[in-house]
Amino acid sequence: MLKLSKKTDYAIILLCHLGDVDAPVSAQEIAGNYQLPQPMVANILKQLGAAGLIQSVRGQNGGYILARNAESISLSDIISVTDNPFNLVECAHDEELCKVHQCCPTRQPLVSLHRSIQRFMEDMTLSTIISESYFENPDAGRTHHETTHLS
Amino acid sequence: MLKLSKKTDYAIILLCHLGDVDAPVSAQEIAGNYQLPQPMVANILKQLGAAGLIQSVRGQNGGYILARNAESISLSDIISVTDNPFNLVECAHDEELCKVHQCCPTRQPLVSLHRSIQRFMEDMTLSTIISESYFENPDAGRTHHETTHLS
DNA sequence: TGAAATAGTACCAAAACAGTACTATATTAT
DNA sequence: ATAATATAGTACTGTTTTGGTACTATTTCA
Repeated sequence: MLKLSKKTDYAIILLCHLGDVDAPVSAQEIAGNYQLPQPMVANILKQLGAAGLIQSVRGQNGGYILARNAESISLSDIISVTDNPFNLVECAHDEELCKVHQCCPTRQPLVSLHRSIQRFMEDMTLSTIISESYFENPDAGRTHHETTHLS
Repeated sequence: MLKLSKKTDYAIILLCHLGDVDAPVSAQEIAGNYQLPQPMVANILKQLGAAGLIQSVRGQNGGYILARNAESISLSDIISVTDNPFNLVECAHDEELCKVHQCCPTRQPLVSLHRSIQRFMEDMTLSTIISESYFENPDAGRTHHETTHLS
């Protein structure tokens, strides 16, 4: 349906939080802070850890910290972990077909779209996300639904 | 999973075909031509017809033709029919949350991505798609998997 | 009047998604 | 030591979406 999964959505939130704190933060802490389901958060953090984006600190007072600095983590990196590597059109659908018939006309233009999205996601780093979110939301207590609404 | 549905993928193929022919083309004809499941194709054409992108000609020798010229049909139009209107992040996920807590940090940057994709899809018209596909594939009989690969 | 086409739905199986649960292990505070 | 609090790893499940089919009705042409 051409939308991000909740997992990815959550992952970005989690990483933004980690990018903002120095000490290790636990799954429980984050889940509580953002009202997200704790087991879900824990699982995503495990995945992000396994993928090397964050580092775990086990034991009491443990938690997670960013494994690299926020500049070097891109949206593309995140999505690769939580949503599989991005593929707008799995050209699988005509790998077979192409051999038999004329190539389907979608390929070239959709590849363009794919690349443009891909580039955007690579350029969009965690630090960018964090700073933009701060810009939009300097006051944590206020709501601002009016400002930005999707289609 | 951030990828186009088969329905959309098919729809683009169908429309490209219609954009290339003047006489009405039947569902069966297209399905046969591209080796796509006939009932699927028929259903998509019905949807595209109901949405006003194509016009139907009933009866024997009937079929479909474009309802508008290919310049005025955008990728965004197509996706709206076959994939619902595009929404990268259904900000539903935090409509509630935002009221209670600090706004989640994902909103602003993801809205940027959303808009950039949206614009791309609006600018990408059917005629562009057709001409680009011709550029890549002047000879219908040849394969060229080597040229463009995703991811 | 029969063949070939669309119109409009309703239906179904398989896959993906969102979320939960459980067992094992590590670390720290007491 | 040991209890408490973490992560590690993985398996499971209910719901939704997707991909695809089927059926009945209607229109048009030969």
